[in-house]
Order: sequence, then C-alpha cells, then structure tokens
Amino acid sequence: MKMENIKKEIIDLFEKVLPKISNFEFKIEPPPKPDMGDLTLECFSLAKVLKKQPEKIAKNLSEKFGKKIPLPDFIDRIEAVGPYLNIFLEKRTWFKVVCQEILNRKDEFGSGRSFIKKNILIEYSSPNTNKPQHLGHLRNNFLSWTIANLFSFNGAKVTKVNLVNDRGIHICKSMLAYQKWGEGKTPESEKMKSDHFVGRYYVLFSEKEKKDPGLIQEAQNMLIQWEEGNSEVVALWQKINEWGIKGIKETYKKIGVDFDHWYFESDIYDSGKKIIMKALKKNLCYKREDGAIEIDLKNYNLDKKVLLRPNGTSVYITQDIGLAYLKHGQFSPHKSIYVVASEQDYYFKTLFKILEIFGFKWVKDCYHLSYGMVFLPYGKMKSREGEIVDADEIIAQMEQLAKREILSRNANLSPIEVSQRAEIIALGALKFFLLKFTPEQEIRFNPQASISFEGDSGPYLQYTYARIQSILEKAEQKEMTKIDYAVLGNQEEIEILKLLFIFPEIIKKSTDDYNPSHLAQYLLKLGQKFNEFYHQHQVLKVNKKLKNARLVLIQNVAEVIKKGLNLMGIEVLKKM
RNA sequence: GCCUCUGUGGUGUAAUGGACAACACGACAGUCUUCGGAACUGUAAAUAGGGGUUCGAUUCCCUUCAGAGGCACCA
Repeated sequence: MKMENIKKEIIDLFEKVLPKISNFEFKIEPPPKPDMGDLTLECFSLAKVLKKQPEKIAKNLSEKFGKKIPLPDFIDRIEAVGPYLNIFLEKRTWFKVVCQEILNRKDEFGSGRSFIKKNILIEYSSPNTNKPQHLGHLRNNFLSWTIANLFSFNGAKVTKVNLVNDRGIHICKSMLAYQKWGEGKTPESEKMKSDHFVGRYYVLFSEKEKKDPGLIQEAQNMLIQWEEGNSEVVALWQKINEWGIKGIKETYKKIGVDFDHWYFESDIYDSGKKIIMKALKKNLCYKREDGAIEIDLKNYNLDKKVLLRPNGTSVYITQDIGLAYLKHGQFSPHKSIYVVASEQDYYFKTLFKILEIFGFKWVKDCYHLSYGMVFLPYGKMKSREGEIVDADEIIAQMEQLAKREILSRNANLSPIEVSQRAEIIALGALKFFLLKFTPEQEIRFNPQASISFEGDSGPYLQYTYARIQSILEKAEQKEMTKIDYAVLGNQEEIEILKLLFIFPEIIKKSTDDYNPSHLAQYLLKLGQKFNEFYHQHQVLKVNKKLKNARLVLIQNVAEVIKKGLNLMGIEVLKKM
C-alpha cells in the first residue's frame, strides 16, 4: 500500500456506503487532538448535500462500518463524535507504510508531480548596481529561492532570472560622486568589497546634495550624456557598474542563490517601444498634446499611466512591457512569477492590466508574488540616509555570534571547523527567520532581538538533526529491513508518524500558496515532537526489536528535517 | 484627498468557515550522575471596538479606531 492511497481508500469506502453524490470533495484531515483519532471527516458539508443532520450522518456511517461493512485492514475503528467521524488507523500498517516510503524514496520523499514538464519562470532580486544588498533583498532572495526549489520538487522546470537595475539617475549619483571625490581610489586600494565601495559614493552624494542642491542637475546631465553614448561617461559607468555587480555576485555566492539568466536594464530599457507604438496605432493608448504616450485605466479603477515621455524616451514600465514580451517568447512559461515587495502592488496591477489591454493573453500566467516589507524599529529602510541593515554586515555579525556559541560548547575545535559550522548556523538562523513569516506579513526587524539560535529557529532544527545523527552514529549496527513496526505506538511516536504522513501535503500547500512558512512551521512542529519523544523514551537502551524500529523512525525524522531545510536553502550539520 | 494591505497573550508569530485558538521569546516554578540543555515539563497570559451573514466567524461583509504602503514623465 502506498501512503497517498490511504486517504483515497477511505474516500472510496465512504462513497460505497453513501448515496451517490456528484462532485463532492471529501475533506479528510487530521483532527486537532490526539485522542480524536488519526483522521477526521467533518460531516457539515456532507449534511448540506444530503440534507440530513451532520450528527445523524456521522452516527449512521459509524454504525454501518461497525456491523454491515467490514473495515479494511489498515483501519482500526471509526467513531462518531457529534458531527465528526473520527478514523483510527491500524498503527502497525500505518507506521510501516509511512516509514517504508521514506526509506525507499529518501530525499525524493514528499516530492510531487503537479508541475511536471511545466516551465516556471521566476524573476527576483533585481539589485541596483549603485549600492550593496540590504535585508529586504535577503528576504526576496530567500523567499524566491525556496519557491523555486518547491516548484522543482513538484516536477517543474524552473528558470531563475535576474533583472539588474544598472542604469538611471541613481547610478549616475554614485558615478558623479566618484568622479568628483573618488581621487582614483579603487576597491582594491581601499580593501573594500566592491559593491560597498560603490555604495559609499552613493551615500556621499546624498550628503553633499544636502548642501549643494545643484548636484542633482549635474547627475541628470550625466544621465543624458550616458544615453547619448558619451564615451567618457560610458567608461565611468562601466567601471562603477562592474564593481557593483562583482560585489553583489559575491553576496549571492555567500548566501547560496544563483540565476539561470541575467537581464540588464541597460540592454533592454528600450524594448517596449515597438509594442507601445503598435498599440498606439490600434488606439489602445493615445498621444497627449505634449507628445507623451499615455494610457487611461480609469475604467479599471486605476489611474492614467505614461508609457513614453514627450521626447520619446522610455520610462520604467516601457521596459517591463518589453521584458514581459521577451520572456514569454524566450521561455513560454506556464507561470511567470515576479517576486517584488508589496510597495509595488499597484504598479503590477497596472502593468498586467496594460498587457491585457494590449491583447497579450499570456498575461493570465503572470503572477506578482508580493511580500511584506522589512522594517527596522525606526521605520522604512532608507539606503540613502545610511539607515540600512546591510546584508553582508548582518551575515558577518551572525557568524560571530554563532562562533561564540560553538566555542562555548566545543572549546577545542579547529578554527576552520568553527568557521564552517558558524557559516551554516548563521545562515540557517537568518534564512529561517525570514522564511517563517507568511510572505504577505511585514517584518519588523530588531537587529538585537530578532534572530536567535533558540526556540523557533533554524538552529533549533539543525540541532535536532545533529542530535538524531549522534544517536544513529552510536547505534553502530542498524537493521533497516525486517522491522517489526508493531512495537511502535506510544503517543509521542504516533505524533511523529502523523507529521511524517502529512509532509507531502505540506510541500504541496507551500508550493500552491507560494508560501514557505507552511513548511517552516511544519518543521518546527516535527522538531518539537521529536524532542518530546526524545525526552520521554530511549532509543538505544531498549530491546533490539524496539531499538531497530525507533532507529528507523528517528532516521526518517532526520531525513524530512534535512529535506525541508534544504528546500529553504538551509544546510544541516552532523555535529554542531 | 483617493486606493490597497495589516490589527491575535507583555513581545514576535501561527492557524483557518468547524471540536477547547497553536508555537516561540520574556516572566514564574521545575527537569540535570541523560542516546548532545541550541533541549524538555508545568503555570499565568490573546483574536482592536461595534454591527451583520452562518448551524458555526479569529477567518467572509459593513463600520469606527490604529498602523503601513501606494496614487511619478524615479527605478
């Protein structure tokens, strides 16, 4: 028997007994409390269809199964409690089915096929090359990375793309500041990470601008020169830009994310013009008196939007219209996901509406994955004023903290070993922290208090994994076949079993909802249930039969924790 | 001004049209010659206020209050 068939067979059973009802979806879920059984059918929705009282339906069903109809082997008993029908599974079979499946499928356990052979395109990160990444980018990167992994795990062919913001007035600010006050310094000469070096001039510009408001005009002139292809300005741009991108790529490497395809705004900023001119011919948009091309979306509860400036140059949405078209042609995605913070909700509504009006039917496959902003205790992150939580900085700080923790436990560890573990633990803590919130939720980040290595944290799960590994290592001889699952069945073991059983559903839900926090919350629960078990029961100092069965069970817990964390881009450690 | 989103114990979060609202931090009280205490056990503590829909609402609708974001020829 396969795990996924357990629910199916139960539904078949009910369908045999009940009068024929078409298109009814049976909801069979685990009940809230252990003593209520292993799975529950609520009879309210059934009551509506059958036009009977839910209590009576439950009672009738339970009585029929007791007498007239024999239960299959894997069901122990079925009880009616008020309007609920509680199903108690036969434990030996249940343990066997679940444990065998995890043993057989290993790290494929939980994977699905719902997106098999589908192309999923995910655009994320979108850095500016004038400054380093901050905490908000980290949330974006980790969220996207996990979503991409989840889709792959469900069979999709995922393409990750990055649209680099490498042109525009903000870039010119860094460029101008460097030209004026850079004195020919380089990241090498200053021994700085190159994106931080560039960011320094962006901050410098803001400072100088306060005293000299004329600077912004100079920056704007520089932008015009850049667009005209002035060789000196272009050379400066290339230099600054390379530094920015180099440093940002180092951060990506550090945090373990990557991309299959890069787009640069400097290449594609004109790419929507043709589409807009075509639309103009079809009267889908119009030319204003001053020559700007505009579209009126008032009929759709949106505002007017300029698509091209009076002088014919592109605005931001010009490029996004072009890029959407380009991506569709290049990848023909089943879903095209844009991971962008919620401050741009309105913008994406506008973009998608324009694409729809322009007649692109594939816009229905475009999806803005919106996530809440990351705030500091004192408000929105403003990189111009230096009030940022810099990504590299916070990772470095967390690594220091992790090192201290490790050394307090293992004073004799080699420095290399300490750093390696510290990196995995620090990133684990940071990633898990940012992923345990549902994406829509804003995060108020308190640098001192937010991230911990205890409680509902990444390191808690890493620790649980390491603890299991430690037991497995001490077990020496492990019997993984011929397990007698009948010896398992105490409450803590059953709680673990229930959670292992629903792992595939959690994966599916996390994917379908674009919400890794389901997975994060699930893993915490699994870790807790294991630790409760651990404190109440022995694994090694029991008779051989029981020991072998428990070893399989806890090994499976470790396998699922590892898989779940890996999907979130978090590594595990055998020792920590 | 207009639009959108969010209000859950002291704090940070979870759940979801269904059985008693879950977890963590903090507080208090414990576990400690143990297979790793980055752990576990227990106690106190919450669905912003008011209406409505429903057999049933923390969840859906309206409203008041509070907070955030947006309404660029910036990207």
